[in-house]
Amino acid sequence: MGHRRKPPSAEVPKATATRISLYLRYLQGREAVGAPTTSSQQLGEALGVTAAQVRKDLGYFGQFGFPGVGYKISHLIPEMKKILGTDRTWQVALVGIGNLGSALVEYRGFERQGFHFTAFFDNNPQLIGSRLNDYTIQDIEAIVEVVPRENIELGVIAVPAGAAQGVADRLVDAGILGIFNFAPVVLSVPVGVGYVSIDLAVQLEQLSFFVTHQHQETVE
Amino acid sequence: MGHRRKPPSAEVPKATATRISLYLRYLQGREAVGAPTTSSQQLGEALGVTAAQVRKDLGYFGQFGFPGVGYKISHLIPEMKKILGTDRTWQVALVGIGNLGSALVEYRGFERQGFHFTAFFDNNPQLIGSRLNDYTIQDIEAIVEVVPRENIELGVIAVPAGAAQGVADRLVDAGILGIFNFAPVVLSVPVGVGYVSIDLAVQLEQLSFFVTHQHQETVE
DNA sequence: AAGTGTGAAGGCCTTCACAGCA
DNA sequence: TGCTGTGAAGGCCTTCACACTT
Repeated sequence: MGHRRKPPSAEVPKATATRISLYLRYLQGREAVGAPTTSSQQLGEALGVTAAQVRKDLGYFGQFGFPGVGYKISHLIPEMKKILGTDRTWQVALVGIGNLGSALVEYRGFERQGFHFTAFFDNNPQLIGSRLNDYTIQDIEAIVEVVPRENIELGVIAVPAGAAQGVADRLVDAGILGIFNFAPVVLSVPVGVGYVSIDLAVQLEQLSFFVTHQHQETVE
Repeated sequence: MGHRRKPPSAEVPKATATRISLYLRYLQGREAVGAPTTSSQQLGEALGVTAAQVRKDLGYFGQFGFPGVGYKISHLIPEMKKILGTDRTWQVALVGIGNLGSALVEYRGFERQGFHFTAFFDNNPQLIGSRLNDYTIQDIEAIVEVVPRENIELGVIAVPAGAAQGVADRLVDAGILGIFNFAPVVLSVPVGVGYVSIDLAVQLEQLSFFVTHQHQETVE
C-alpha cells in the first residue's frame, strides 16, 4: 500500500479543510525537530480529535500512510500543501491600511505559507501615495485596474463595516478569486468567488458565551 | 405568545452560538437605522442561513418573537447580549504586545462589545514598563499575581507559537476563565477554562483551498 | 394574513470496528 | 504485530412542515 493522491472526488466536509491546515501546521512543527514519522493517533492527540477522524480526513484526498508505520512527515507535508493550494505562492491585495491592516502586513505567518502582499489600497488621501513594503498605497478606485494587471488572486478586506461591501464589489469586478474579510459584516459575493470571514469581536463573544455557560469549547 | 427567556436547557449546537453573535451584529446595524422589527426570513437572508435555522437557533434560548409580527429589535438585542454574556463588561488581559497585539488594542470592535483591555504583558525588557492606554506593560512573570488582583477574567494570547503554551499555563494558574489564542498552535487548557483559537494563516489557507477546489464556501 | 415555535424527517459528519497490508 | 483505509453505524445539526398565535 502506498502514498497515492487522488482528486477530492467525494464531497469534502467543510471542517475537514480546516483540520488539514492544522495537520500541516503540526507536521511542520514535527519536521522542525527532526521527527521522521507520525501516526493518526499522535496527530489526533495533538489536535484534540480522534485518530479515526484524522484517517478519514486524509482519506478524502488519497492514501498517504503506511500500515504498521504511520505517515512519513517529509512526504505528507508536500501533499497537505498541494491539497490546500499552498504548494505555490499567492499574490494578495490588502484593502484598508489601518491598525489591523498594518498588523496583517507585518504578520510573518502569511509570508511563511506563501501568501505575498503585493498591492495595497486605502481611501485615505493621507495614505495614498506613501510606501509600504516596497509598494505604493493606491486609491481604492484603482483596484479594478491594478488587480488584473498585477495578477492578484486574493483580496484581504480590513476596512470599516460600512465600506466593506463596496470594496468586495470592486474586488469581484476586478476578477478576484477569493476574499478574506475582517470587517464585522456578512458580505455578499457571487458564487465562484471564495469567501472566508473573520469577525474578531464575534470570536471574543464566543469565548464569553462559553465561559458564561460553563461549557468549555474549542473553536477554530 | 410572548417573549420569555429560558435557560439553554437542551444542548446548544456549537454553530448556534456563532450565529447568535452574527444575529446580534445584524440587529445592531438595523437598530442604528431605526428599524423597529425584523423577521426570521430577513435575518436569514442577511446572514445566508434559512429562516427555519434562525428560529431554531433562537428557540434554544426562549420565545422572543411575535407571530404575524416578527421580532422587536429593541427587545431582541438585550436578550442576545444576555445569551452571549455581553450584557456586562469583561476585563481582558493581552499577552504579547507585538504588531498583532498592538492592533488588537486599537481595534474598536472589542471595546464596543464590552471587552476592556486592562492589563498588558510581554517578555521584552524594552517594552516592560512602558505605557499603553493608561496601563503599564508588565512582565509575563507578573501574570499570576496581577490577574487575580485586577479581577481579569479573559486572556488574549498574541505571542509566538513557541511561547504560547507557557503563557496559557500561567493564565490558567492565575485563575483565568477563558483564553483567546492567536498563536499558530493548538493549546492544551484544562476542562472548565474556555478556549477559542484563531490561526490567521490557517484561515487564509482555507481560502486558497476553496479557490483551488472551485467550491465557493462561506466560513466564519 | 403573516410569521413564530417546534416535533419529525432528512442529511451530513463523526465514530466505530475490522479487513488488509507492511 | 502495528497501524492504515474504509464501509457501516451512530449522532448531531439542519431543514421541513404545520399547528398556533397575534
